[in-house]
Amino acid sequence: MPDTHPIARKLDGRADATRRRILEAALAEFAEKGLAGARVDEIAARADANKRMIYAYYGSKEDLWLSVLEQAYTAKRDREHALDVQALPPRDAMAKLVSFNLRYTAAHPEFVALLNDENLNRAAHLKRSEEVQALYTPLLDTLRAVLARGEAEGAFRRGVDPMQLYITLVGIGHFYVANSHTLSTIFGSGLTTKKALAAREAHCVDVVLGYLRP
Amino acid sequence: MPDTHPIARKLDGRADATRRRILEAALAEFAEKGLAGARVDEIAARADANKRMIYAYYGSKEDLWLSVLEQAYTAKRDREHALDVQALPPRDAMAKLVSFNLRYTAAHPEFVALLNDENLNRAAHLKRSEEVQALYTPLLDTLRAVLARGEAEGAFRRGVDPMQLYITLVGIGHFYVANSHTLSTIFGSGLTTKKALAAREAHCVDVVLGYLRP
Amino acid sequence: MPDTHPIARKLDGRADATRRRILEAALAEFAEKGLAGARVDEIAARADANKRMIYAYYGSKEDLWLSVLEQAYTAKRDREHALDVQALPPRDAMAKLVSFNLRYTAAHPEFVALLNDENLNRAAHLKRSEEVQALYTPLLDTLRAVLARGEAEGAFRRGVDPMQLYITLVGIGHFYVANSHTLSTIFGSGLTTKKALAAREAHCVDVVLGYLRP
Amino acid sequence: MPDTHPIARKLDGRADATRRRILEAALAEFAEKGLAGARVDEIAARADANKRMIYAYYGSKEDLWLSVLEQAYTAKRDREHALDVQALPPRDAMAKLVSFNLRYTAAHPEFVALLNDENLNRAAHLKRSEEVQALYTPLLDTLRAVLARGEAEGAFRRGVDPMQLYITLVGIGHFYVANSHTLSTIFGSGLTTKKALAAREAHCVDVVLGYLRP
DNA sequence: TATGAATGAGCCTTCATTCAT
DNA sequence: AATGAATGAAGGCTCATTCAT
Repeated sequence: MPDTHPIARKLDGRADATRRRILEAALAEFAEKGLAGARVDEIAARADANKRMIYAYYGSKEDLWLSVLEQAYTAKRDREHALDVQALPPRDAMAKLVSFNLRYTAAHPEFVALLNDENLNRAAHLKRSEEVQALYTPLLDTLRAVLARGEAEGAFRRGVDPMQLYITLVGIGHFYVANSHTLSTIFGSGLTTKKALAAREAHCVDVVLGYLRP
Repeated sequence: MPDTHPIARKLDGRADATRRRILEAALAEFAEKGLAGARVDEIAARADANKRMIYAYYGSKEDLWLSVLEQAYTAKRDREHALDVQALPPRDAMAKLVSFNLRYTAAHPEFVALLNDENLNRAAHLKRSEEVQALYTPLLDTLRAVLARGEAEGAFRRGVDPMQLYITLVGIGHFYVANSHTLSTIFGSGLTTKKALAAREAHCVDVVLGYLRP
Repeated sequence: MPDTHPIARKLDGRADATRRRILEAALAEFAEKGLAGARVDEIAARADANKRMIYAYYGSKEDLWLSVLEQAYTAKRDREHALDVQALPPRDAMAKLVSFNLRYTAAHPEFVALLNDENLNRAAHLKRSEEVQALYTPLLDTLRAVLARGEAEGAFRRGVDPMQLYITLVGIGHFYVANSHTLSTIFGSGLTTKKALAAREAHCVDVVLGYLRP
Repeated sequence: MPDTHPIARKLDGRADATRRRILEAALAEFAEKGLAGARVDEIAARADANKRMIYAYYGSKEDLWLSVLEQAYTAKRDREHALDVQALPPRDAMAKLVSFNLRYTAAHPEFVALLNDENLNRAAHLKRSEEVQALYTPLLDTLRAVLARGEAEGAFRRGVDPMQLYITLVGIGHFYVANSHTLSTIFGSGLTTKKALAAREAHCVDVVLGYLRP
């Protein structure tokens, strides 16, 4: 939809491309080293951009961190929303939510890393975000609806708190992925192979559906 | 000069006290700021010790980190072992394990912080530890025995993998505590009040026992 | 293409306006922050001009500084010349010069700031200016003539060096204004109120005329 | 007076020496380039000290600036106080104050430079100093006493404001020295030769004593 | 003429680590 | 065993200046 002036488009395009490259580079660097360990120089190098541009576009390292965080949250929620679990029978819906969360977490270790570091900092940055805070209300509504349908059908037990359940279904996957390195050290095996992940997925679905039985 | 000589002992005593103060100070500092964010100066100040002593006793900041980590793991495993769940009926044993893990995690956010940061670094330090790696074999044995007893009694379903279950029962508590700041931001409520923790504990026990039903 | 061509003139007109806005903005910025402290970005913003224009018109930050300096000197000398003290009786002429200098200095703190900073740099830029160096010869001639008239009338003492006197009459006002902030800190009072300035003016006239008495 | 332990003395001595070298180096660098133009690296190099020490001892570049400023003020006031003008006849006392101020200013261009830059910053740092603010009360008292003696003897005119006079007697010297570079550029001659300074000194004494005549 | 994007050098500050006593 | 002083290598951030359109 080229309704803007061609030159303006080209200029805008270049700036936007730089912004995007910086954001992607920052995501990678932050995920690898954390907020404190990440280096602005390194982000600039990865983005193939001048360091100065980071400050021009994002203000500071911490503001960049928040932008990365917001983008990561939004990306996950978009995907979760696209599952459209409302269209599925309750048990299938629940299984899909569990599976999705484990797979997404496994496929996005950078999201896990960001969350961990942000929690280390007591969510100091996320608290300033207006964007993220509004992201989860619809999700809880969805989960509540699925639980209600399941109860009505007799497929689920009664009295399940949707927030507790959501934290559980995310947590059982997240913890496995987030701590896979220490867990591998302790339990002495590759927990992140495709096979191991499939096994974990099956277990997680089992746990949640097993628990939800009436 | 036998090292049990009274004078040597006295000296050792003073040295040990310094070592211990440093370790405690390091635990606090690392838990608050992470490995990259922690400051050696600050650790020395908290320990009321000279910075040089840290290097004399622990070699480097990273080695100190590993010592702290080992001590944290050992402390938790000691407490977990002292539960003596073997003496309890299977369902009680399992409930106790779940409860303990949640409560311990909630009471020791520094342990959570250490784990998160160590995983961010791909367990680079823990891998060098011989101490910790041997710590968990007996735990898995215990869990396996409880599961077996439960199966034999008809109290538990069959075919449960003890490692998966252990990761799950730790994870549902750990994730809640570790991410309480971001979760509070998102779900907008105090998740770490006494009441909230009791509710979470009940939910976690419910999930595990519900899942284990035959 | 003669440069008086109407179209060229129009273009020049726009360009001149930009040049002028830049010069004014630079004067303000330089006066507030000094040469080293001033920011080219800020000058461009104040001038509502593109930064590139500064370089197109003035070459560099330092060249811009010199242009500002020259303009400030010229402005003051123009006003001083317009006093036309030659037309006054000697004592009135002298009083007027003293008053003018104090008032002008007080009304133009930016001139003071420029001078101070330029002196900090050992007049490195002003030395390159051909414009300014020719500015003061007529002034000294004027002062010399006033002194001669005063001597002849018996109103002034003999043997007064016009340059020394000029430096004195400028200095007693300039120092007061230039150092008003530190002086206020030390002497603990507002030295820049209208009333305080009037008192200083009276004192300065008193000093010069008192000194010049035969 | 070796009443402290020799080792302690040596240690203290080393640290103090470093502190002092930093202060001296900072004075030189600040005087040459101003606060904004001065480079911390350069100060460290001049002091033959590690840059880190500057921050250990003085906190920040701006705090160092204040320390330098305070030391410069104190040094001048100490010298001025040592003149003991109270012991001289009024006209001699006044002449001595004028001479001292001109000579001191000429011999300490760094003091002039500091003052100018501090005024450019609206005395932002000096305002925080408790030390300097108390320095000038005794001076004004002294000047007031000299004026009173002079009036009583019939040597001085009546009604002279001591603060105005002090600012004048300092200003006529200070302005000459502070602006010697631009003045030299304009008036085209070496104003800082020994001979020129002597001539200026005579002029300044003439002006003040001439003004003070009854 | 004018502009938005980009650059590279450099600045203030901090930190883990070592030296000298 | 313990300490205060010192160090060198970055790290986050800024700035005057230039490029491309």
